Amino acid sequence: MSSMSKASERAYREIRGLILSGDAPAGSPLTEEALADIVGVSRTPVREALRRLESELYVVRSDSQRLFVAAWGRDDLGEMFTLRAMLEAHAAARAATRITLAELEELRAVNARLAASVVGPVPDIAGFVAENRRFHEIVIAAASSPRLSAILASLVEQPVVRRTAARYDRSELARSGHEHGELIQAFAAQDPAWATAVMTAHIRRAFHAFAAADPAAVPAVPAV
Amino acid sequence: MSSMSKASERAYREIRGLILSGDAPAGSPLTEEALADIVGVSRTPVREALRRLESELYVVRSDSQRLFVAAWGRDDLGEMFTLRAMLEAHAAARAATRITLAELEELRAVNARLAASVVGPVPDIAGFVAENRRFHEIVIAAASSPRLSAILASLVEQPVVRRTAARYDRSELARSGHEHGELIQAFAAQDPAWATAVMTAHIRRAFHAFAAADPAAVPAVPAV
DNA sequence: GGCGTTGCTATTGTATACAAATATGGACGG
DNA sequence: CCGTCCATATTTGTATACAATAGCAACGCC
Repeated sequence: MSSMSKASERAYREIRGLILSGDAPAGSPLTEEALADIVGVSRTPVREALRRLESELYVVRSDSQRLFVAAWGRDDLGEMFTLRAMLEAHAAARAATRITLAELEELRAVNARLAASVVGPVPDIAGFVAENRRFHEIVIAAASSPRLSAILASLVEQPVVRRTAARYDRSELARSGHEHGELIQAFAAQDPAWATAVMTAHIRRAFHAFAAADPAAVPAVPAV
Repeated sequence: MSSMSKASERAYREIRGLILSGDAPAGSPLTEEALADIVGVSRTPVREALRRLESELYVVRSDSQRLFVAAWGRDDLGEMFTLRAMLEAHAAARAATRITLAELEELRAVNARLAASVVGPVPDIAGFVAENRRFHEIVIAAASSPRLSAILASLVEQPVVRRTAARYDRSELARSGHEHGELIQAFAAQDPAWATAVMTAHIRRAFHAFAAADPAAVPAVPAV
């Protein structure tokens, strides 16, 4: 997805990192020059990064043009998962009739590795997250809808996925693998309705696992 | 939505205009400098405009970094309407339980003007389109989901709406008004399921009216 | 003392210069 | 005749300088 060049990409990642790590708390102002100093590039790539972060709602723009770290509340998180469930389910439906044998094989391979990452004495969360991400990427690609891909790219918050996975116990992680397996079956059967249902359940379960483990979520913050 | 400043905004509108009018045909290359000359601003705002147009899929980026006018085919159009139907239906569902009395009143007023614009001897298409746009904007705003708003903003192609409306005969235009009326009833009853169904039908009918009247749509173009 | 006004400062917006990367075209060798 | 490689030109990426605009505080006026 990322088409940005070195400095812009670096600025994007670093600024996003500041926000997600909490170093730049919700509601705090962001100035281009300060960020440029931190990242070590000029304002130009910082501006591009900020526009992207704005379009992904990591930052919001005040009445006139000043940027602040966005405050995501519980509701926002729920809405994000709802949209993801809707759109990824749609992606799964499209994929069901469009996926190639090669992609199907890769899904199986990815899911095998994913399953393997949770059988050891201590689950390999990083491995799980990476394979999980890959799995969903393949499904979205198989849907062959550039528009859908673009929307989902800005919706699938990897950090959220990571936090979610970290809160799964081993049986929940394994269950993700089983759900992926059923999705693969739905694809093999080329059954869009089945794929839709499995994907919807998969994501909504992830949401509730997250919400249950993280009851406080992110509190609201004075409006900007 | 538009937060861009004068020159950037102008560049965005003008370049989009070039694309939608066909002056910049699908597949043709876009260079920043040439566009800067045309618009009469420097490359900097042009770059910002292009990034936005890229995120909205008006332009695509080649293997390395050169931009081309995107080619939307029939499938893309169908997918766009499908996504819109899904997401606006979701917006309607949320709006059903969140809309304020004031917003409801405004919807009624807007829809009254919309209905009025098609009763004369010759339908006022421009007026219809404007009120229709406003109607949908209010619904989306009432949904209170910044994320959904952002996604739909880049999905609701006003030009497509305009072309669609231009192909409606009077009875179809009137029918849009009636569907809006039923949506208002669903809101008044605070019934999300009803609102979902009405909105879905409304948009899918628009799609088929468009597809039926425009059988050729846009042909594919050599991949970039 | 409240409140608008003025001037200063901080921040964003735009233009331009330069650097890096990529395509293009022609000479050369096979 | 075809492909390869190099030189050149075109295009994008980044930095910096400058302009415009918005916030802020001190000051004076009523």
